[in-house]
Amino acid sequence: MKVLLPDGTSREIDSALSGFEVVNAVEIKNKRSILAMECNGELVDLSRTPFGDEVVLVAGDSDSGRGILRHSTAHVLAQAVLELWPGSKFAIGPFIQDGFYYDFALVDNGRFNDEDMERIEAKMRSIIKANQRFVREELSIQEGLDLFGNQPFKREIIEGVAHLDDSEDANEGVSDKGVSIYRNSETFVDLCRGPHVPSTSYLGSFKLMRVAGAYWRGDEKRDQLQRIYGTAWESKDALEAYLVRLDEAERRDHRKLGMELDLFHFPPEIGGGLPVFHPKGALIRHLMEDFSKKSHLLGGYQFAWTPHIAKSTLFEVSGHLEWYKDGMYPPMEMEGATYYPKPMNCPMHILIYKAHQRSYRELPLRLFEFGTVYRFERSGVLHGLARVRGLTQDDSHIFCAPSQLGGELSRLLKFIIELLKAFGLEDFEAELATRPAKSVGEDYEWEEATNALEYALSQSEIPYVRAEGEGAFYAPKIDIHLKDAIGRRWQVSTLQVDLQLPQRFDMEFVDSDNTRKRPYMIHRALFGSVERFFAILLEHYAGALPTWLSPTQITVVPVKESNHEYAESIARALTQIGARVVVHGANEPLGARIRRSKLDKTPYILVVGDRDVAAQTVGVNRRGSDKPETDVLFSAFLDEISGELVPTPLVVTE
RNA sequence: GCCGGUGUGGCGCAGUUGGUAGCGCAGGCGAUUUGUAAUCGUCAGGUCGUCGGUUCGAGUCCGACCACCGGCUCCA
Repeated sequence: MKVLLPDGTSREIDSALSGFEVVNAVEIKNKRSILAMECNGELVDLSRTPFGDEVVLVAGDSDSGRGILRHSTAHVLAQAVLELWPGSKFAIGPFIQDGFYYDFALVDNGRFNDEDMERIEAKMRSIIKANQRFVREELSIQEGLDLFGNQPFKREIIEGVAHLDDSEDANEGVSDKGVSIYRNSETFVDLCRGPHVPSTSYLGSFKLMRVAGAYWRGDEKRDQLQRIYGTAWESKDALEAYLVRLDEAERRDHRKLGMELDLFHFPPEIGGGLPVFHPKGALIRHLMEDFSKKSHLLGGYQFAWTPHIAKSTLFEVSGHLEWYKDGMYPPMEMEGATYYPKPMNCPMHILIYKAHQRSYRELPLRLFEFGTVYRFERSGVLHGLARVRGLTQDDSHIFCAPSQLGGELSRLLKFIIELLKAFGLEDFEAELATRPAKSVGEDYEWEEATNALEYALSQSEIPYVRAEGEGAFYAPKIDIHLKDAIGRRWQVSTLQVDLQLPQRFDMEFVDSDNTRKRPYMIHRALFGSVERFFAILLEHYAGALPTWLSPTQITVVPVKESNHEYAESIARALTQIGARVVVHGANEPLGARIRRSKLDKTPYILVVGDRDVAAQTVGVNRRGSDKPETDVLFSAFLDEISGELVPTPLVVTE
């Protein structure tokens, strides 16, 4: 039998009655690092007899190893809670990215609070110290139902056996053959597919993170359970590294940076989810929008401009009132008509299309607008600039002849990626979201639109996955996700092929054969929303935006008063080549002035003193470097930075 | 919207068992004129998220609401 070790090497052994025997039969430095094994692609407990041709030993520092120890830690969490809160019901406790959770219902609708976390953690540690074995048993469905007689959630999972397509149930240890359970002690048993670590002493590098409400089965009409989140790792060091990673993410939090860098805030006087941009933040927005506008002109778009409110009839025709009334701001009555703040720009762009008769010669017609829309987001979902109630979309609607759809989509995908790259982002992934259960239109229309999107994706270099049923009610869509500097995924761009609105608005164009035809319509936003994209950029760059997006690009710092004149002349020369420059006069010690600029994340700080005045040089402090470069010829510095003050114009290929 | 948490001068925080608020940074003023991440002094600034209640007395206790944070659900 072949045994594959975590270090990638393999050994041959005769036979083994259990995974433990396999581990003992091969040389491994730390035998307790092996948590489980993989036989025929299936993860199983070490206590079981290995099967198949090859046994892969799974260590705690692998992805599947961490999954196992997180899952086992979740079991210990459940055991602790059931001991501390007798009579409570437990639901599911899977491992997730970086950790695990477990859902509970306490007696009399009880709640956990933060102090409870400490008690639970202490109890968990005593369970771990007790070195309880995870003992697997297999039962029939009926035996399972009997065993969990007073655990309604477990019973529901077991009864869910009827529809086995539910993967959640499979995870929890139910199959059509029966159920598997794990006993850690006389008193605690959980329904579970496994595998688990051999015993609780294999665990320990964990931390309970927070408590939250979570709906049973993710359904807000059902019970809300008490969910406890935790994280668990193979070692104290790995746990520590994870906590450091969380700190790093917190350091990059755009809400924090927005305050520190004086970019924006959310005045309670205005209302939740409604940001104001301060001068520096507004300048960054302007730079983003300006670059986007110029790129769109190069890309063959035409600008549009539309109002913020419209009569209810417009949104009746578009279907928004029927589909999204709850998500729209409430109406205003005026002169006998009912007006709504617009939740989307598309109906208004359609009206521009319909302003006169359109010829095939005008297509594709690409209308672009930074359109501010208002959406009534539920209070609990607001999240800094990433989720607001008033947002500005870099919105465009492309109207084309059916025959142009494919070409237009390919062109668009290229345009999106080029634009996002210009902001220093890379590493993209796409999701193709198909028809949801609740939607409008004919199957063949959806099929045609979805196929067009998929074809464009297949022609592009962007990797993609299908997200079945995740489309909008009127259209399938492609969502572009990107990975930021610390590996987090963000959804940004979206593009949708809509065959419904052109019908609803009875749009048409006159084709070359003098017949009237219905145009196709593509909705697309590349930033998604300016606010959200702003947040993503801030977090990606940890506030240190590229020079072209930095509010202040260069600070000139004269060493003393007598160098002031030279500093001003330097600043004038820089301003002339388009730089945003600030001179920080000698009213404070040099170190203090440099520190201020560094905290502001200014890309360049130029220190000028007597030596520089004499030799026409500057001392250059680059952001990110702690060593200044002294006696740099100013003319050389000018040459160097002239290229990065403004973004490189987009190259648009047809 | 639901669950848990938080809410003290612009920002970050301290305020013991209820006895009418402190610190640092930022800001104003004055001095200092500085060669690479915090010069010194001084002044000003808060009805302690809002409203109501308990109390002789509330930042401290109770209730409602608002905002924010972490989740759940949602995200055209």
